[in-house]
Amino acid sequence: KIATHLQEAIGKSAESNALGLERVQPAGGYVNLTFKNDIFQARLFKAIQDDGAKLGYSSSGTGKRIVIDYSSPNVAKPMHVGTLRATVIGQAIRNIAETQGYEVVGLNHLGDWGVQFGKLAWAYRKWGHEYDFKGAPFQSLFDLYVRFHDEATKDPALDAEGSLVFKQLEQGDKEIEKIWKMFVDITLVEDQKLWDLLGVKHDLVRGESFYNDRLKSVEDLLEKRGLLTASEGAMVVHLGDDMPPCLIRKSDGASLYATRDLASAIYRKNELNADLCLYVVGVDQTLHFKQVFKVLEMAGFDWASDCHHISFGLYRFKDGVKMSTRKGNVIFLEDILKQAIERTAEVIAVKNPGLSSEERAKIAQDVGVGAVIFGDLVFDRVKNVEFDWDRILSFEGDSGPYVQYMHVRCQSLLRKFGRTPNLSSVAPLVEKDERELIRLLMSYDEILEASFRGFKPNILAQYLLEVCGVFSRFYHN
RNA sequence: GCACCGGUAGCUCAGUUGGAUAGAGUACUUGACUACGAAUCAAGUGGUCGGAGGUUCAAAUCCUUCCCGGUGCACCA
Repeated sequence: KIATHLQEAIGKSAESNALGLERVQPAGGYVNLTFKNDIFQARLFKAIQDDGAKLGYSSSGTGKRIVIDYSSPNVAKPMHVGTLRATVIGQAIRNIAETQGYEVVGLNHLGDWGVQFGKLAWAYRKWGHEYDFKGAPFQSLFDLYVRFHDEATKDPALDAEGSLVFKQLEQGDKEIEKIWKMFVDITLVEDQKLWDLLGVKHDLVRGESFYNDRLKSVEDLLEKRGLLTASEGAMVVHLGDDMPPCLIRKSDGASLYATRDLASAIYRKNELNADLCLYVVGVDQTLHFKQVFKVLEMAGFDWASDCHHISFGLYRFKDGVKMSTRKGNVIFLEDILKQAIERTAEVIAVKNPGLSSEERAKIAQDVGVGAVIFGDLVFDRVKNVEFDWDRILSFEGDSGPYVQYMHVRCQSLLRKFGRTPNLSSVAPLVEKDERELIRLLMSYDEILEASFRGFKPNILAQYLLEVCGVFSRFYHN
């Protein structure tokens, strides 16, 4: 029934675009859906489930499956340098895991639920017409977000209005839900631009709202296991002396961050069939994940030990100030990438003035973005990163452009050679540099494995720098 | 206060899970573009691996303790 319905929808191009669907294939008792992109999956899947169908995320792989969570920031908030780390490190671990035979599901645990969306919806209905939501939807959304917070500091009554609208949203008010969905879509379209630029790809968007109707069963389960206790009006799980209790339900009855993450973990295990769950989230969330994993363990899930918090250090300014969207001292990812590309274009204009403007733009993008990504991956992820334009945009020495430069040199050599090298007739290795280079190249598999084992992309990045250095010596001698 | 994470060259950082004389980049000093592309290479200066004990044939790495920095510690996510 669903397949027929979807196939009809796909026939009408307008509707097909809205669904993001490319193909519908009934297969026995199942229906295979192929999507053009991830954006609309979550919503459509939800609709299908409401229709009573069971949903599985499957593929043809035979290896073990890892679900990696590397999320974008909240709806209506622009990506900043901090979110750069989660996505870039997550994508790198994903790529490395795939070399180890794992099948990977990249998950975007989008922050799409909470009182702030009531506030935003309220602001949209009040001031929305003053903004250009058609021409610059995301900018308008963010401006609205900032404006609401400004006005709310002057008039605290607005916060109450926002909370009221959120309550209506929670109760299923269709009109507000429509506005909320629009916010989500606007944000995902905006985020997608930067993911494309960074080469970051998610398989599924599972926002916090996805778990709304699963929270009750989490509570029931904890209740059944006898873990839930009332404390100061709230419901908590006590975890022992070395950790504060984990809050499951607020005294006003609302659920919390941890409740959602519990539901999410169970979903990843049971429905996405994860053998390993990785959460690529900042180090400031360490206690939270320790608590969530502990609750899972106490609830009798032996797979709790397969859940890992892949923490990373935070960006901070030179004076040690932490970045914060609210305080406005934050640097947007878009600006960093833009600056990196611009600076690269300037370097190219000086070093290689003969290039056409298209070639220059292409190379500036590859090199500029590569520099930012490599700069983020080359150091141990647990360390804090001091934000410094000069460091991030430095293209000399141990950097992404250095690795790219050496790659280009190799390609150039092969091109000039003009033939496919005969790998079966290997000349004796006499030079010291030759032997060292070959030895190093032969340790590649070992390095990949070590990099995966510690979930440390920097092991691979450091190795690449070493290979480039040794190759360069060999190449010049 | 308690817990967790960091401290390695002037600066930014590696050090593959205990192994040989602790390594890169950057900065500074010098040299190499008429021969495979100088976003490069070569050479030099620069270290009591935060301090002190301990385990070991062997410690930047493990243990104890102290100092400094960061993060977190119940109804935000």
